[in-house]
Amino acid sequence: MSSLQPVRGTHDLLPEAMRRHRKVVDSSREVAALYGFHEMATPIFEFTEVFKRTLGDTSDIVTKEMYTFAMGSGKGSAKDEENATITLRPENTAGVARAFISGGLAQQVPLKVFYAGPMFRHERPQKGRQRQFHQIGVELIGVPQPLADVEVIACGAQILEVLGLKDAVTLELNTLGDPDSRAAYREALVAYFSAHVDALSEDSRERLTRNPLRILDSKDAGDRELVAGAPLFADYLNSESRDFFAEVLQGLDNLGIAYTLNPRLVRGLDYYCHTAFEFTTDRLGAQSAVMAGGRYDGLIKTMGGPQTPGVGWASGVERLAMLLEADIAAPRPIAVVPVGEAAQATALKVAQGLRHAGFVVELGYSGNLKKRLQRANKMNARAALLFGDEELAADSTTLRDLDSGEQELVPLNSLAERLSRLS
RNA sequence: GUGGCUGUAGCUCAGUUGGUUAGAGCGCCUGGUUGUGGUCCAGGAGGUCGUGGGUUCAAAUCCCAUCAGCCACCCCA
Repeated sequence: MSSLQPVRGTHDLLPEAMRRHRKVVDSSREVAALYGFHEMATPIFEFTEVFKRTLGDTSDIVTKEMYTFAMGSGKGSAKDEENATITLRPENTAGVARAFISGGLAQQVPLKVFYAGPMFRHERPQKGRQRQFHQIGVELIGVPQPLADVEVIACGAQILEVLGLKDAVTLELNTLGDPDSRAAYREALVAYFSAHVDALSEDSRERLTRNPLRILDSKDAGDRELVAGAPLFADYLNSESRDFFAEVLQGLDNLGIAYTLNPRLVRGLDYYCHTAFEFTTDRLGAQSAVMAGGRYDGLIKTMGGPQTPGVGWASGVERLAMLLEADIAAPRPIAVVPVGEAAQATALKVAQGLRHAGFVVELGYSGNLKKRLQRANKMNARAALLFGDEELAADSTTLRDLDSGEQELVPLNSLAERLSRLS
């Protein structure tokens, strides 16, 4: 291994990739703001307990994907804190919930937040799956009504639409019911699959004890045959759960948001209930989910806070960025080009003045006129401003339109106005 | 974590049954213009053949290990 390679599963965001990344994040932030979500940030690491308690001890994330470190300085401090372990956040809902409790935000419900930032999971990398990746997400905390689910989903749908991905994704929906319904269904499933345990795949036998709902989502052919005859969740939903889901669907219908019901859509994380949804795509191989979330009414109480309902989603920035059609163009600068020593000072001052006027200006650092124009061309400059003896004497600059090749002498006092007329 | 495929120049890739100084296109640099970019022409630089071992007179080529990427599973954004 070369120490000059990035750590496995991490990657640099070079300027071109960063522009795509920024487009995803900036567009999402703007749309989320339209729905009244306020951006906040939590630390990228938390006490390990924060994730263990909320994600469930049996989830894959907790059992094998967390980056956990000893927090102590190694100097044998006796303080409890020094003996604790900390974990790089594998997702951000737990962090927001923790902040909600420790920051006394319970006074401010409904709380609507947007976040964006890096997450860390120790998984085997693939395309669209890194060990450090980035998520955007929203959380709407404190609203028990299904209207909250509708707005959260609508916000996500609008973000995807703004990014031009409406046709690339499908909204899949399911309900996990309230805790009573879920428990009853789980019991029925375990009973059913236990009776057919010999026919189950090895993975699914494991799921039977850890997370039986997951069997419904199995890709194993034999499992699928069994699943076809398995009890249906719909038969175990109590009326409250059924009504709740119906209202969510009604809200989406009302907004004209298309969805597909997927009774096999389940959640890996324990804290979800009622609405579960995923925006999926068929363009990213096995990494089909680009935005996923649901309702988590039990999460905050589980963490030790007051009973507070919540609903939200998270979305993978790299996955969305990969789906963007075209490259994002960098802004086209104006190139300021001094010809000869005498023009240096003037060129620098004009460049600075234009920047204060809001123009993107590049000042070549060295080279003759030809060299500098070559560089201006390479950076896709819209125009070049030439400063030589003639121009200095006339208190003007030669404006060269680099698209048309046409030149004109422009007095400095009307330069900004002239440049603003360039297309 | 499991199984499979791949790794040659900055990028995309050739490289014959193991056989001299490992090639192409694009990109990069210089010149064709001491105040004019792109196109064109001429020339040039750039490679520990992922890394480390092994087999052989000889390894980019065969073998082993390792690292990384990709694909599928697991799981997930």
